[in-house]
Amino acid sequence: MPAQVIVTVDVVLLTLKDERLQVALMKRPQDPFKGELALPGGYVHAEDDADVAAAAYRVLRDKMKLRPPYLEQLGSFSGARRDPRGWSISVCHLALVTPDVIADTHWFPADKLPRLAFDHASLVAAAATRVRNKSSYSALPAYLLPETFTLSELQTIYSQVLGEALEKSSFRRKLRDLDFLEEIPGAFKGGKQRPAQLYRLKGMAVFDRTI
Amino acid sequence: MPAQVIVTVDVVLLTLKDERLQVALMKRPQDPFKGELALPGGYVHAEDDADVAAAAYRVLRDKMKLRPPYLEQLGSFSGARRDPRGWSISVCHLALVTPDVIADTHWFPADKLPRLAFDHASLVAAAATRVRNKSSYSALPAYLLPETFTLSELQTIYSQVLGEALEKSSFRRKLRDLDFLEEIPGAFKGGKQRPAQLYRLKGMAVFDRTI
DNA sequence: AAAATAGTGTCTGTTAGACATTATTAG
DNA sequence: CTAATAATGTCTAACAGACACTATTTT
Repeated sequence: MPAQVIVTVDVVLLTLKDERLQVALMKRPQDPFKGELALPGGYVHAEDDADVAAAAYRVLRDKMKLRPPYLEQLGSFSGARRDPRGWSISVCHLALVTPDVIADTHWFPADKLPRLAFDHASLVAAAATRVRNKSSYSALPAYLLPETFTLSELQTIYSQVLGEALEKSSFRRKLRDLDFLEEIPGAFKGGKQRPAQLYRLKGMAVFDRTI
Repeated sequence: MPAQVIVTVDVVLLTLKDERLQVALMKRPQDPFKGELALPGGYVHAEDDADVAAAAYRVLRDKMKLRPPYLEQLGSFSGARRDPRGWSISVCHLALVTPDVIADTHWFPADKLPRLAFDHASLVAAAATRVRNKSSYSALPAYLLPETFTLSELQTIYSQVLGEALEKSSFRRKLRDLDFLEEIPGAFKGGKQRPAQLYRLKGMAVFDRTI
């Protein structure tokens, strides 16, 4: 039998707030790193969790009181030195939510992090990179919006995630080609001017190029 | 303290043989699944392994007597039912080698697998998908060739991995744009006709779109 | 009508694929 | 010379970015 390994999950919960990607961080209530900022995470519970994704959902439910519309596995971070308690492996997950989910969540800009516990700064960096890459060929950013949205809102989100201006015409052409949106018949969002058609995501809108 | 979790690594070791992706499989010498075919893998050794990638390299060294020129983490597969010994997590890795590494390795077509132990069929499928996706925008297939190769050889490998014919002119244009090859001055591979310039991979030739 | 935003159309420079041509070796 | 493969050049159809234009609402 091999020596004991600590098995945890961590979640990089991201949203778009003030035009930038922001990550949910919590003050650790106990050692190690008591009082420091860290990702929501915890031990895998072999008795309760069907798999590591289920453990990630449980952590978010217990610690953040939410169930994100999008969650995927990012990868595993492991080694002897990342946790003072011993050799550990953290299966890191990436989750996306709208910024209004719970008012009392503490959000921090993913690109200007404070000092974090463990190797959590690396996990956030990896997650932000993944979101940006995947956004260029998928519907991922739509999960940063409510279930229904206008094309203009979606374009704003995309350009904020990608950090570049997008051309309206070619953006819409691309959306039409990729074909992961469906029009909601008769539903419009009336601004102060001409109301805009509302859309929602079709069934499987995020293909995985990785697994 | 949480209940015990079994922590292992598995490696999907792939090569290109007979014009198709093939995976290295071994007969399991002991229970569970004694005698059945499985991926090379094993427990993580907290005492020896710096991280899970190191564990994967160790497994390949011990069980296959090789060190692959390419290895990356694919993802973690977990749950209560995938291993009869209990709740387990396997951090799956993907490795590429030339087909001639060791003669006594048993290769099986990745798309026409025999019955495999555990959930290893899923891991092989995930790895094959990843290789094919990543090949469309990276130098990955070059690791299926020796260190030096001609552009024609590389094109053959790419078209076999991607499963489609490739146009010579645009293939070479793409290689020039992506800029991950370097010409080896004065080195040629003389076929029966005009000899071809030899190339090798530049420094970092595989960018990761995922992590 | 003016203002503002939604949505569509058109033009053009770039590029990927198809194909042709030239280059260099062996026999 | 011919055969065979390497390497480069050219032509064209498709596409993405830039921009203009039309459409629909509020005031």
